[in-house]
Amino acid sequence: MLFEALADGNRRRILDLLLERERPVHDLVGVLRVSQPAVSKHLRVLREAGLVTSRVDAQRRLYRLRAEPLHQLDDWLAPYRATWESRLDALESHLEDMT
Amino acid sequence: MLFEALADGNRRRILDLLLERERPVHDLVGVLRVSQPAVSKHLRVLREAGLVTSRVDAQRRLYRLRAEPLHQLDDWLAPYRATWESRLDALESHLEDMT
DNA sequence: AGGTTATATGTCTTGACAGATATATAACCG
DNA sequence: CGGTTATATATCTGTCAAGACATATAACCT
Repeated sequence: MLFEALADGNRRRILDLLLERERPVHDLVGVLRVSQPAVSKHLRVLREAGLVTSRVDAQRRLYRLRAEPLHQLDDWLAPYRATWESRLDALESHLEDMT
Repeated sequence: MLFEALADGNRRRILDLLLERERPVHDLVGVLRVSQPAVSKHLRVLREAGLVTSRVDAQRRLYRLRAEPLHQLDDWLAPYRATWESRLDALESHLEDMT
């Protein structure tokens, strides 16, 4: 479920926003160009993937990043990282990919 | 396109297989439980994401991993990694996530 | 209580995607 | 050349996901 959760750009955007600080849903709606229900739906996916938690603050729900599941991603990536770290032209390829 | 390419389990499986060594399509078809056209389609997605390259060997096409685009993933992950590395309970959470 | 704000859920539509089958392309072998 | 093998592409189908709109829930405020 992790990779699917990260496949959507709006969801990655949400995570990036939560990286900075905890935020209420309304905040995210303001930034993303989609409806409030759409944001709630994305948050549900992220919650089910364990990537966010929420706490109640009066009428609001404050969402907070939970980065732990990303360990899996890091673990999956590890053997690939090993391949590029072993190559002499790694930096060159990296720069090339960033263009 | 990178995250979308990685969203599918069969495609990640292909990458894992190519991590070991270069392989012809027929090989991948044997391992994955899907039809040859399905594998070709996945390879196309991976190729368009820059994650594989192919070379011709007689009638066969040998596919090889190209890990460079995964740098982007690594870059995206970096700030999140920073958050868990800054936490005392990082190892504990990591182990918990692996269960 | 009634109105407003904040968020979640239900329903529907649309579009994308994964898979299958059928077909096309191309290189090998006899 | 004709047949076989290897791979790609085309077409169709079913499923799923993302979005919108409407509605439900719940806490606040007066």
